[in-house]
Amino acid sequence: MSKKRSQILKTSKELFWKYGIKRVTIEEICTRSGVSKMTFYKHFSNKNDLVKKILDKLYGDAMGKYKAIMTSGIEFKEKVTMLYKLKLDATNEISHEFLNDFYDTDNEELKDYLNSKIEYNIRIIIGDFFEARNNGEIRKDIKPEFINYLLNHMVKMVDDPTLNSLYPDAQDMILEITNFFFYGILPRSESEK
Amino acid sequence: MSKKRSQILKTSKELFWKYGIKRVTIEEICTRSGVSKMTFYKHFSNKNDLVKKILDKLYGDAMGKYKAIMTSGIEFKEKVTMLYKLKLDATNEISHEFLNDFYDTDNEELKDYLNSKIEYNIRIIIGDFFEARNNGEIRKDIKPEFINYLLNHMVKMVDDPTLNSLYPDAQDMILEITNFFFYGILPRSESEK
DNA sequence: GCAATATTATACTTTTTTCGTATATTTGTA
DNA sequence: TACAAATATACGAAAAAAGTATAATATTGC
Repeated sequence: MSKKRSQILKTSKELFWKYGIKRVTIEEICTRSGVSKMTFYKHFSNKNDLVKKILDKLYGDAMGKYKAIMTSGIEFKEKVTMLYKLKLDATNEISHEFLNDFYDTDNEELKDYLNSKIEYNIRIIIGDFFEARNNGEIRKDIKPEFINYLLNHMVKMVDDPTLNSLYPDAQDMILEITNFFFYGILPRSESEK
Repeated sequence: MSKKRSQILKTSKELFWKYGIKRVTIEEICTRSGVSKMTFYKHFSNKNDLVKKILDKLYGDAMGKYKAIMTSGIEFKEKVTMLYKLKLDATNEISHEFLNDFYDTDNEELKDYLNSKIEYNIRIIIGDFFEARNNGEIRKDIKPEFINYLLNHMVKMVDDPTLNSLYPDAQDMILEITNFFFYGILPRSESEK
C-alpha cells in the first residue's frame, strides 16, 4: 500500500470527523496530506470513492473484531457481552459530524452504500443469532431479528440522561442493561434447551 | 433589536465556532436560523459584516468586564489578578476554529478589522498601566508595554504541557504564575514608591 | 546507474456552489 | 384595514471546487 495513499486516508478521515464530508474539499485534503491533486486522483476517483474506502476500512475492522468474538470458544453469554461493548466502542469512535452528512445531504450514492454495508452486517449477525437459537443458547420463541434490534436499542440507552441519572456511574448502568438483556434471552433453565 | 437578527447572530456564532468562517455559508446560517435570505441581507450586508458584528459584541463585552475591574476600588494587585483570569476566560471562550480563519485565509478585510480592534484595546490597557505606574502601583523603571506583553505571554504559559507537568493541578500553576508576576512588578517596599 | 513507476507543478476547462438581488406573496400587528 | 416585516422563489453573476492534460521531476526496485 502506497504511503501517500494511506496518508490521504488518514488526513481525510480526520477532516471528515471534524467537519463532516461536504465541508472538506479535495484540494484541502491534498494540501494537508502533502500530496498533489494528481496523486489523489490516481488513488481515488472522487470524494465519494474516498469516503467509501474509509467506510470499507471502518466496517472491515469492526467485522474482524466481531468475527474474532464469535469464533472464539467462549460461552455465548460472554460473547454477547463483548459484542455489546464492541458496539459501544464503534458508536463512540464514529464521528457525529461524519455520519450526519450521510443523511442530511442529497448524496444518494453514499447513503445507499452505507445502507448496503449495514444491511450486509446485520444479515451476518442475524444469521449467527439464528444459529445460536438452534443451538439452544437463546430462547426458541424469540426472533433473532429482535435481538439485533435490542442490541442497537440498548446502545442508545447509554446516552439517555434520564437513565444515566439512576446510576452512580456509567459502568453500573451498563451492567444493569446487560443483565436485563440476558434474563430476557437466555433459557431460564437447562430443561428448556 | 429584532428577534430574527439576534437569532442570526446566535446561530452563526455557533456555526463559526464549530467549523470556522469559510466553511459556513450564508444560506446555511439562514436555514438554521429559520430566516429567509432576504431577511439576512436586511440586517447584514455580507458575511464579513456579520463576522464584524459578532466581533463587536465579543470585544464590547470583554471591554465592559475590563472596565468594571479597572474602575472598581480594589487594590491594583487584585485588579491584575482579575484581569489575568478574565484573559484566560476570554481565551478559552473564543474558538480556535473561528480565529484560525482570520489568519489562514486571504480575507484581508477581516484580518485588518480584528487587528485594529486588538490595537485599540491594547492602547487602553497600556494607558491604564501608565497611570498605575505614575501612581506608584508598578515599578517606575518598567515599560507598561512590557506588562501587557507579559500578561499575554503568561496566558500562553497555561497551555504549555512542560510547565503543567510541574504542578499537581492547573490551579497551583496559575497561582505560581501570578505570584511570579507580582514579585516582578510590585514595588519591593513602601519606601520605593 | 538505469528503467519503471510514482509524484509533482502548472495551467486549464468544466461543473457546482454560493452570492446577492428582484419580484410577487404572505404574515403579523398596531 | 393598512402598513411593515418576512418569506418563497427564481434568477444571473461571481467564486470555488472538481477534474484533466501535459511536461518535468523524484523515487524505487533491480
